[in-house]
Amino acid sequence: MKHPNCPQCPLRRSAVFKQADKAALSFIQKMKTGHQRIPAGHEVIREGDADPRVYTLYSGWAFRYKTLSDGRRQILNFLLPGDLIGFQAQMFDAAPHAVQTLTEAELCVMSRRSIWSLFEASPELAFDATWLTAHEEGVVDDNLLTVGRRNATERIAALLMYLYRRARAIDLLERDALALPITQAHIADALGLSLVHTNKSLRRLHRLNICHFSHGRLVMLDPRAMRTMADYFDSPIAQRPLI
Amino acid sequence: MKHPNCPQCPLRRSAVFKQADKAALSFIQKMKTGHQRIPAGHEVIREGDADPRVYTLYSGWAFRYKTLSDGRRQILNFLLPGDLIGFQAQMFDAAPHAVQTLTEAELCVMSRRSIWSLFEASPELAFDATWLTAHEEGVVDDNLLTVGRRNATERIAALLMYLYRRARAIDLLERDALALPITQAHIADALGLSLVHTNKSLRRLHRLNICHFSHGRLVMLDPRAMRTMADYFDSPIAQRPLI
DNA sequence: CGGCGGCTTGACTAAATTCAAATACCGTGG
DNA sequence: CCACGGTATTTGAATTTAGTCAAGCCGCCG
Repeated sequence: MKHPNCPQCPLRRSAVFKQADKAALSFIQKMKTGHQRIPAGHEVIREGDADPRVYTLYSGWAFRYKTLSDGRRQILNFLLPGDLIGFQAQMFDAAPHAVQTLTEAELCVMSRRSIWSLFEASPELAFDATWLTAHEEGVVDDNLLTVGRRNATERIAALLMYLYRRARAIDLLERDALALPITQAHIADALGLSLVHTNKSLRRLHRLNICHFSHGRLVMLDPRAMRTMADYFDSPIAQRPLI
Repeated sequence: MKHPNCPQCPLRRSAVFKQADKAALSFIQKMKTGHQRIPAGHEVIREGDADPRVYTLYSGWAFRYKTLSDGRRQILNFLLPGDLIGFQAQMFDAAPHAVQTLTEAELCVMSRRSIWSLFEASPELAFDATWLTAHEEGVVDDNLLTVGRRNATERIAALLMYLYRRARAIDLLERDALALPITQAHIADALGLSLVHTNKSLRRLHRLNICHFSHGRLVMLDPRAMRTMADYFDSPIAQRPLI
């Protein structure tokens, strides 16, 4: 597939992404070796993969997850356009988690050695990559707080709030609704809940006119109640680097 | 307090830590601006602290945590000698989590701008710092899997197994026992359980002759059963950088 | 000795899971 | 257009797990 033109990348038009200077852009361009289209529901990285590639999600949704040997699955985080995929994995012997697409997705593929060259050639970009790693860690910290200390309804409110804000930041809203390409099973697996209980809690949020999610559409009916319910702190979404 | 001598640091004698070359060592030495001793049970970093410092834990135990506004606390991870403290926080506006000591602890204090200088001056050390960040993220991923998808006994087994292995890696065992400076309340807060239920599960593990933890002493009675119970994967502990 | 923090236990309650079954939605092929 | 099959959602009931409340105990320190 044709190489994308990084300096012209439409993602960069979004205000969430930090401006990159000429040098950085040309370096990023050099790191990219291809562009890949993956259908919905496919694995981008398998748990345990040796030497997996590094990608940037260009379009579509995906998620990171881990499984226990008896099949129980825990979703660690959801991935949206602009997210780096497989960067942590590249630093170790094998991928510590799997990544699967939720929708058809386009990926920018990085050359295998680009990680190291990043550190050698560009302190700024190395810093950016580290920033993204630290940021991802922060998100998982938040999720751990959610799963460990919030009850079912609070968990759902916190997760939906988070996804809503992330999607809004990259202009993925249509009016007041959001097309969330996930099922209730994904919500359950992200929050450490059973599918049935997830459904019941979701219905409760709907009954209370707080939010409505079904068939992949999320509508925030009462954002304020949502925030209260989730004990959600509005850390202003920082500008993030795009590599 | 007297500056420590990094090249002679006794921590570096442990086989878990990667060899650092002369240049790296001297740079690390330059970054260190002091050495600090903190009593047990004190906060090193408070949630929300603006511009917190970066430290390396030199001796003692600590833990990272977050709280909800009504006081519910979630421990994110435990910190042992060699761990970086506050590195992620330094990259953002404010510390996203707090850090508290479990024992008296000694900290190597880094100069405030050292993070950035690291990236500028030494690709190797920058890579190491990123590696540590990515590694920490991996641990939180594991914890999220534990809290989200394991039941109470499995959670406890997984946590104790993890702490045991970490402590062993830096030669903190005394015979087959480990001095774990935590209370059952810490275990509960790390695993998203109530104190009472934690106690009951711990007693069950003891009754089954799998492990025994009380008064800060952990004895592994049946490591194999422990592993099975926790569905624990023995990823060989990699050599890690020490900054 | 008294007090305090941490551990232990039992009884009760609440939350979440499991099981089971019905219903709605969506794309395919007749 | 409708029937069909598969996936996703919804609901109720029974069960299990974990949380809450309350009290007693243990060990240590002043």
